Amino acid sequence: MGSERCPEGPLFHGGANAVAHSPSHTIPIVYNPCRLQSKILFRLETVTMHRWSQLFIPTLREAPADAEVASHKLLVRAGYIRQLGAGIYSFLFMGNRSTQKIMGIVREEMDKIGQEFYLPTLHPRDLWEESGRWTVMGENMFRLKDRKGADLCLGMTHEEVMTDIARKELRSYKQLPQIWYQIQTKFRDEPRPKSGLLRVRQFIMKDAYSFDIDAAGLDVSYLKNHDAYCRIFDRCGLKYMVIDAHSGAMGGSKSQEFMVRTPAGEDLIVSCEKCNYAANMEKATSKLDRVENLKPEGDGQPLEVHTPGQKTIEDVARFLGVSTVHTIKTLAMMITAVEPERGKTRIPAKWEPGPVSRAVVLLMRGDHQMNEAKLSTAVAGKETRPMQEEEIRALFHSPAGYLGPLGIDWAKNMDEPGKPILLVDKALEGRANLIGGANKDEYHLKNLTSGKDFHPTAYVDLRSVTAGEACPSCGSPLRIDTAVEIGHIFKLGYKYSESMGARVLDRNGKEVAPIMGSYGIGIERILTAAVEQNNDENGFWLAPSIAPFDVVVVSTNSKDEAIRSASEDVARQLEASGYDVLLDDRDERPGVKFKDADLVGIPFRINVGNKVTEGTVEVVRRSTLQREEVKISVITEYFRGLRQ
RNA sequence: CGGGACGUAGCGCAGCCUGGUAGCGCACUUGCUUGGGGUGCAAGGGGUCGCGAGUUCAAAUCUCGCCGUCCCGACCA
Repeated sequence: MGSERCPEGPLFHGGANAVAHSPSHTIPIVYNPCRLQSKILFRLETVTMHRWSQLFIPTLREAPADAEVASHKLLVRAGYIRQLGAGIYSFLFMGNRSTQKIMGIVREEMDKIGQEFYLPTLHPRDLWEESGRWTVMGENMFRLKDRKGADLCLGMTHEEVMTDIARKELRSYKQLPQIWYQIQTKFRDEPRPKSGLLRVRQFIMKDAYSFDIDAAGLDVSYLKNHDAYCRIFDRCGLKYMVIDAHSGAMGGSKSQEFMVRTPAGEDLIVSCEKCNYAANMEKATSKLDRVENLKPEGDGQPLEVHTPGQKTIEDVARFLGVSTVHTIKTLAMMITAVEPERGKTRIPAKWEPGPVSRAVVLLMRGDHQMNEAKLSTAVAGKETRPMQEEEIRALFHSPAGYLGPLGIDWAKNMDEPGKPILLVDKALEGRANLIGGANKDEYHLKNLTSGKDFHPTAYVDLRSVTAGEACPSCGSPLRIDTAVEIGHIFKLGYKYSESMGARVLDRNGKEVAPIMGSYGIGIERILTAAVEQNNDENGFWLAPSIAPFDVVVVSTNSKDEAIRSASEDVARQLEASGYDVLLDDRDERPGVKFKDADLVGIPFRINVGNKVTEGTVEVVRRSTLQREEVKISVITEYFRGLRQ
């Protein structure tokens, strides 16, 4: 994992097969041939070739003002998409061709490991009540009522529907394993749609679900999906990474994300410069440099020092003339009793003693940042919030800025009820003579040693790594990048089969719940990520496998008969050889055509110009702008050569 | 949901402060011109100025309300 796949894989994957999908090829023939009569011939003559002059490819010189990220600007400028509302986009001819090709690749690879279904997007409420997610999904779920007043929702994901099929149909271990998938629209009412196609409210997802008799079976299904994903993204020409992901509140099962590095990304990923290590920020760890402890002062017992006005840990360290690595940062949090499964319940703003809330105090090294996802894991997915000053005073008899671990009766373990929990970050394990709060206004303590002066409920990893720290597996520097998630594979375990009552008989005749996995790919995100990865100020370029066309043939002068007919000839030859060809036959100046050709994502361009008198055209590779003169007579052989 | 900004022709923008005939560039139509990196000239078409109230003789412009979109944050199975 972690290593980026080379995008220069085989060219022209799927390009040829996609010809058959082209709508304009087939419509005039399929529809009512007897009524079209001689017009069919005319249509066939003019439409079988994709002529720019007759297509709708509305390119723009300028991007819409509200587009921020490169892919958004360029996909709109290239005439792929138009916005309908916040996070809602229409795909026009070019955009649709590209996503259809992506779906073709996904389908081919998924068919090798599973079976395609097509599930409804309109779901009855009851189904989601069973899994508990009618409430959990909160406002992210689009909800509606039918004419009888019954509640329905638009599917955000399809675990429930798939599990419903499984529980009704699967009876025996002999029917397992199963991998079922579909390519279908998902609806999610995002709080803030943004960045063009990167965060939208309606999108196409390939989602797959596996059912196995046991964990070993799940391992196999999971790996099959993992490998299929690699093939899919390789074929789409993406440079991507597979990273370990935070498995969230659902349990400790394995989960990996397929990520594409881009400044437009919303996720932070940590990866090693040298080895394969890669993880997302919520999961990443690092090796820390060894720190020499301070010498104990006095008799080595905790020692009060007056630190007037020094509230932040940086202030205190500076005031005492030590590095922040010798200090303890104390964070007081409140666990609310609300399970994340219960969803968006408002967390009480005020201190409510009793079983509703529970205090958790975190100790971090002074220069470290707390990672909320790691905290969430540490407290078993329960929601937390910072404690209020009054709460700290009421519970610990300490002013907020001077809280420290001494003199408080901490819980011995996570399950001990009532008492506050003390979680100490692993970076402080074994450290001695640290400086921390004294629970007293304007005083700190020296000589604090964890395990001696105070006893943590647990040592846990709570720290966010920072760039440049040492890789946990090889010690080389780590880097941090933003990235877009294009796929996610997940060992679900028994969550849905248990809650929804899917059961099969195992080979001993015993009733058991099948173990599940779920696997998602964002179709439009593949296109978006590809554009993010391959663009310049003039436009973008896609791999031939996912580009709307393999090649655009530019007739540089449509008034010149030799050039015009030569461009027709070149286009026809290539099309006959199975390439998707766009012939730019518009009566435009060459400059206009070149600009458009560079903009719209087609990987190759053929300029048909004055050299046709010598039987030669110019082939331009969009990614590098490399040019090569090629004899018309060998043009198909030339392109065939590029497949290698 | 908190903070900020914007809404005038398909796209990009000016006009608003200081109320009085709705403008510019690109795109579009027609004609000529040009023909290897968004050619030049000329003549045209296109706008309920986001919606609704209010103030005024008069509102794109001032006031209030609503709607929409974008950005930052919260959130993100």
